[in-house]
Amino acid sequence: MEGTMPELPEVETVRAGIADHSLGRPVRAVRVVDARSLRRHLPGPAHFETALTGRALRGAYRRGKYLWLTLSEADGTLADEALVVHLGMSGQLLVRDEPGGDSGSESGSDSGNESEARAAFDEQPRHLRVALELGPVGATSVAGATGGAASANRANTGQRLLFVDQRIFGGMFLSPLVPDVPAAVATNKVAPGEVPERFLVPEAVKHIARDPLDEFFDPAAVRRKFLRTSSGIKKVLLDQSVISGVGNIYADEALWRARLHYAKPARTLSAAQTRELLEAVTQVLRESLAAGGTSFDALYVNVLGESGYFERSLNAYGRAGEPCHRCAEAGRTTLMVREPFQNRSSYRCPHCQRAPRSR
DNA sequence: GGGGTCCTGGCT
DNA sequence: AGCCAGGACCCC
Repeated sequence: MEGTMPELPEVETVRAGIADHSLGRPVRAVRVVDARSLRRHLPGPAHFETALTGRALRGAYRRGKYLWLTLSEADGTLADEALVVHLGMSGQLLVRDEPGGDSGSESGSDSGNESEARAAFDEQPRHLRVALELGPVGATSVAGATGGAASANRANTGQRLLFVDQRIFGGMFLSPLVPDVPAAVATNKVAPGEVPERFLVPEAVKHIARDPLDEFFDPAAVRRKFLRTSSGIKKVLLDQSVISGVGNIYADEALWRARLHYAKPARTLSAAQTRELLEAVTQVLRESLAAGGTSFDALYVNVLGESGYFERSLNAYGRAGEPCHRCAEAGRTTLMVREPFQNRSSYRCPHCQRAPRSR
């Protein structure tokens, strides 16, 4: 099975990897291989190229499954727009270092290895859609670079940041940064003109709620939204403006853990049920981030965003016809069922997750 | 609450 | 040859 879906944990791994390896690097050139991946960049691919070229990667941020890179102008100031990346369901970001620099302790300048490294660097992966040619760290003045620069030993050579996407549900685009100061700190009066970079968000991402791993995640706000809707709980869990970072797989896992049926109206969840559900979501995401935690370092020359999927121990998703783990624990055999839901699949235990009483 | 659209390739 | 998955966003 090729191409696992990038979920929040994969996107976070990619974010951290770029933060470690690519910040501070100027964009020397942009190669648009397939303009469909820039569908959401309304000014068009040519504008995307020229707008990005000459700016440097500055900071790497994430909200839910959206990733964005802030940019430095040539004079080191923060650019007023950021590069937004969404991996969709088959996207990857691959980072490749240009060979030739002082590669750390490597002494033998074996020309065979050198040309192999060059070939690997030049190889064009299948489904490559956009390539960013990055220069060495600090090749132009990027005095304002924040958030950790690229690892020192590789920082002297160029690098390629490749956007690969088989199904083109993902994409890249530029979006203006707007302030989004969490309510919890808003009272500490952030000066209007001087909003810290971490409280800026691309306009296109502003409607996305903070995810459960975000330090400013607001469970009370989620609860309020639950109470205001008539939708079933799974639909609400998948609504990125209510709570972000939860896809079809983790929704089923969290609902299984919280013993809730996907069609139970969100507003009928008790406060305790809501708390348990949000705890389940948080746990699922956190465990997956830890388990899928193949480090960016191990992967970044090859494949990113493909970590750990098979390792994940799933209790619900994809387990139709298999015994419910919790029922088995209780000495009971209940077979998990698959049901169509919003043109896709829902998996649940018919015993633990009973249908809500119809009204 | 429902449905459609984007897209590819693996499956029947 | 046709179906279908999936995230985000669109419309009614």
